[in-house]
Amino acid sequence: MSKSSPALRQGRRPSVKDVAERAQVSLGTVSNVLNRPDRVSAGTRERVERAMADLGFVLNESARQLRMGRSNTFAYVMLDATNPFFTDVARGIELAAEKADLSLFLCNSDARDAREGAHLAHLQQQRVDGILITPVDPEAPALSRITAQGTPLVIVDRTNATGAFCSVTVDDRLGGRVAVEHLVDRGHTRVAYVGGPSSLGQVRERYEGARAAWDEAGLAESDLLRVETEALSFEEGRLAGERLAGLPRRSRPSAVFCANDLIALGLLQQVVSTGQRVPEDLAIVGYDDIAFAAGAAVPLTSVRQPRQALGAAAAELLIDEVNNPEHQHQQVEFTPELIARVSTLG
Amino acid sequence: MSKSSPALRQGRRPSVKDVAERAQVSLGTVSNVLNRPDRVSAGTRERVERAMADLGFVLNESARQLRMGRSNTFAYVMLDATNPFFTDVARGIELAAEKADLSLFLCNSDARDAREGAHLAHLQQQRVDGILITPVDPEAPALSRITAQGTPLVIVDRTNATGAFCSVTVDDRLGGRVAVEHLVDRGHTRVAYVGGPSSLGQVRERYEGARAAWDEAGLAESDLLRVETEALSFEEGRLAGERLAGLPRRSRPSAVFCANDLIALGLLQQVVSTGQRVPEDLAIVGYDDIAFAAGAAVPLTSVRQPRQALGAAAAELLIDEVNNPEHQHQQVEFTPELIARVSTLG
DNA sequence: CTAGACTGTTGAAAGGTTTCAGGACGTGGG
DNA sequence: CCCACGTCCTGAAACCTTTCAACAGTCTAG
Repeated sequence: MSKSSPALRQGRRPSVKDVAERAQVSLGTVSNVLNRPDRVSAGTRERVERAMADLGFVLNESARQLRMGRSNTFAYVMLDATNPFFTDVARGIELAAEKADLSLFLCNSDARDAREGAHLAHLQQQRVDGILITPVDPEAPALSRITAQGTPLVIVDRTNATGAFCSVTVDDRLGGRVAVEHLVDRGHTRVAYVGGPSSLGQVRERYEGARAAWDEAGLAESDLLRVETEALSFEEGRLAGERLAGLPRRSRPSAVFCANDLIALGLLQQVVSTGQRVPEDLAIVGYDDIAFAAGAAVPLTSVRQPRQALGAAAAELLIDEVNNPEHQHQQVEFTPELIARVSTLG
Repeated sequence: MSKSSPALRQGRRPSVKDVAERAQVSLGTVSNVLNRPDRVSAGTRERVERAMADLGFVLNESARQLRMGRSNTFAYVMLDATNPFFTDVARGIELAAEKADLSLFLCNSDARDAREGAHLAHLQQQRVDGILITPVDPEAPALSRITAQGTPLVIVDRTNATGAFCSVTVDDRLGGRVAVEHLVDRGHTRVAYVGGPSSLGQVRERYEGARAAWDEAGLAESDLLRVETEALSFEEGRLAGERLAGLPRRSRPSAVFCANDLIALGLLQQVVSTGQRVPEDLAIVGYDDIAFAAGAAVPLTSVRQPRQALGAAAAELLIDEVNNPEHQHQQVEFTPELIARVSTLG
């Protein structure tokens, strides 16, 4: 400690320079210890490492990024962090990112355009290497602007008609189809589709699949009702339940197919709490098969989506896009699967 | 376009320098447009803004941070992103951060030490202004190392005995107490506490509260059972249900108090699926009052924690710690509230 | 008409890292 | 004994932004 280090002012955090000074080596050597330790002799390396420890040195990632031009970080902008579907997708992304030694930041757009935009701008400024996003609107020009400015972006659980991005989806039309085929098989001839807003592609496509199956079964067009909700939430499901209960008895459906599990669970709760029996009075099919579906008031029949696989596949597409100069955009589509439980089987 | 800009090499992203060149002003002026637009004349400002738009300029946050020494970013390291309790807390943090014009990054430690450590190291290197964390172990020396190296840190939903950090918690002892008082009021004289691992402070404290209420009610010590689980998960709840079912009939409790809702829901499902009635055969109290508690097989009595308020309070403590030089560490404690539903009322 | 104030702009320095051309030194072969 | 080579290490340049002292020009008051 006889050699004082005047450069080490009070408030500042130690930098490589301070480490170099203390270890009596040059800046470059410290950097080598950090990045190519094999090129440094054992003794020197040890001295430098001790200096780092003594000083409590923490590498400044901003400076590194500035110099390197890349951050080894991905980000996933979730549509709704409180929806288990998306947290499972995030988990799949996270595991894939971890395997590739990438950090992952999670952001939540809360289904708000403004919030999504703010996150995207910030991530771009942070120079993340790539962005995964479940966008509020997959056709929004803001997305192509991101890639145009050099940040690769893959769309998760949605797709963009232009094919300008990689995307991973689950075949929603097929999901709607299997749900309704199941209900038709069980003998239902009057069914409601509950979901919204129909500005969401999935809400529309699940309906289209449902409609196709319905028509193919030769059932009356008007016997497949449509109940529009304002969001895909538990609360909206409850409200939808009340609306169904308000229908004249004979026009009431014997089964509902919900655009997601949250709606189904909300509706289920409303239905059960008013003393109706599921599935005797009303059969219910959900969508997503979140963990709570199996544990619900009545275990819920649901269309399962491979959530983690979806996330992992998205991450891998992004990794390819970042690293492989010959990358071609791909639209990967997974297949959903009906999990039949008590809510339709009785 | 007659004036070509040779500095604008192909692969590079435009920098302020390129913008300056194109707008025929100096670097400093571009920066002023960005940060103090009022000091720039309207004409110049417009020219610069047009140049930015033309070039697709995106500010390099790394460089800014390097220069400024701060990032205007907080991060929340969640213990388990798939647990709705934490996503609600995150939401509270997020709203508070948004109000203070701070960005928020979410990380998920997945209750793994190694993952938590990796996230913390990375965040420190990113020079986030502050970290919120629900740690795997609130006494881990890694946490004090973070603050020692200059990044303020507040502990969420846990507390550290040394008082070296700000923390926000909910009074778990009280929560355990009200849960058991409720069961005692309903006439139960043999109750099981289900939760674990007891290395978790909350699992212990909820038990202590339960125990205190039990003893004060003058009930036999041995009639408050303890069923230890390996985690606070749905699956563990189901397993606990099987263990209870395996007990000889007369030593079986008439009610259980679960350390969280996931356990309670898992247990509930197991119980219901084996044909027992809730609450007639077994009453159940959960903890957290997550959204699904109300919608469960039998609407679940649960101890509600003010989740968003918890997050918001944590964020505010951190904001104070970052901005206020006279900041004093505080341990804020919220009060839980029993929400009685069918699972105990019948 | 001038001193002073104000407005708008400039240019260089600083911030912490990585990279890279090259320097110092030691070793082995001719 | 010299050259070539290998091993370690050095020092400066570059990455992009913000800040700030200084400057030029314009306006105002005396």
